Amino acid sequence: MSATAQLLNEENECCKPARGRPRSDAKNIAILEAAAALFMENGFDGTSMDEVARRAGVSKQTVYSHFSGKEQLFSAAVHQKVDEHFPEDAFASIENRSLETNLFHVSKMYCALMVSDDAMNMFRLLVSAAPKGPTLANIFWQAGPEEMLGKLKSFLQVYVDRGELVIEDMDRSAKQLISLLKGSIHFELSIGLIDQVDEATVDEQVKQSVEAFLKLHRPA
Amino acid sequence: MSATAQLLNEENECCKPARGRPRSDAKNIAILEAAAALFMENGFDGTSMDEVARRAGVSKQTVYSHFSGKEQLFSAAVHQKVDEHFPEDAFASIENRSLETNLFHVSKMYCALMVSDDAMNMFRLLVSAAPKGPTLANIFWQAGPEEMLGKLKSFLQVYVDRGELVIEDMDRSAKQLISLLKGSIHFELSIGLIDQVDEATVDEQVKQSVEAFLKLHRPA
DNA sequence: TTTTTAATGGACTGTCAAGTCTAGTAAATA
DNA sequence: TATTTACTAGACTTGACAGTCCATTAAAAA
Repeated sequence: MSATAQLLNEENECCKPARGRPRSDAKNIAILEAAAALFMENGFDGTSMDEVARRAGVSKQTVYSHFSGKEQLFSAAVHQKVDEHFPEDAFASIENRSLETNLFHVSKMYCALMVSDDAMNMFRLLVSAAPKGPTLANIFWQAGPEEMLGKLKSFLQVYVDRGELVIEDMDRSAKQLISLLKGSIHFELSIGLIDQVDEATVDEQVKQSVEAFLKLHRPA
Repeated sequence: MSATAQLLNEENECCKPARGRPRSDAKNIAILEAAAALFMENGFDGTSMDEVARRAGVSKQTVYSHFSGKEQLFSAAVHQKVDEHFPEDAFASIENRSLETNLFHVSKMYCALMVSDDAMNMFRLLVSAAPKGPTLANIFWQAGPEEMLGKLKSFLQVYVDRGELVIEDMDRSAKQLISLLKGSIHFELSIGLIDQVDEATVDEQVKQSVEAFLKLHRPA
């Protein structure tokens, strides 16, 4: 279920003819997209409701008619971004190649996603929203990292079943792989020590991580 | 050289009798400490100059007399915190025990430092300051993580020299160990998914990381 | 057509905070 | 003592922004 639709009409039980003019879905979406973009770019405090209204091409009052306040709008915008980025089943198109090749491929996708502009902006956004409570973090965690972790585990399990990998504690090992993939790149991007990362660096990081992971889990 | 002293008197060449009443060092320090505490707790936007003045027990004008504005105060406060936290030579008191024991010990200190309240607050602070440019990140990086990385490398080198560890690329391996130690804990703390972590969890994380590291680098 | 609700746009309130100004007081040097 | 600078207390200016109000217009249902 789309988080957007969920927030739009809270008492949407079944039948809803309503009396007057209905709320415009297009405007709702426009507001949400404007808000998401601005929040991602400027953070919570750095984004004003007037700005959101202007960018959405909508009056301020309409924003407040669709969303009860800045915090709810923020929450809906995070939903929006998460929904937008994690439906893609990244593990679908695995070719029938060797363990090494596929693991590298999957790891690289993983790493590229983690250090992408969108993911980093989302991360910074969540960090700045952390004082407001764990709700948003939970939404994000479940729709993002946890989902991806599950897929990664399934992927690895295939090779365990084939006897090509030995993994005692799947959860631990999958998390370790992710930690290795993040390396110092994610940290450096987070604090703005570097503001982008070239593909060669990512490739090197991925290669070293996969190398280590295989050394840890290849059957003797 | 203390970063505080460095910022205090910019044209401090040699002789400086000065004419009237000298600026109070005590007040300077009080302002800096108040600012550091408030910034760490509430972030840049969440901290007002009036609040800093009140907490420092000083008038607002005095704050502006010691520091030219909010941003410079912020910068000085980060210096202050970094100086405060990283002079301790954490590797000094290594007893003459086994590799496993010492590695666990050092790793645990490392991990505990990284997930400490102060470090997490500093990290969040730097993330929120990232849009203001890489200057602060650089200051922090050099005084913090890079310093610690160097010490960790020296520690590991001892065991390489003894033949108890095999490490081809010291930089890579040290960074990998740190990544493993961070695990998912640091990430979860960052976004406020969890707001504290008990020692047992840290211990488990450290144990697993050390285990993996040793498996990767023990001589065959 | 009448009713009802959505939407506009702009004015408005209240709040908060950065930074300045001023008049007076305290502490140092000459 | 006279001068110079630090410091205080608080008023003040300026600007930004969340949220509200209102008169008017648009679009849908009855």
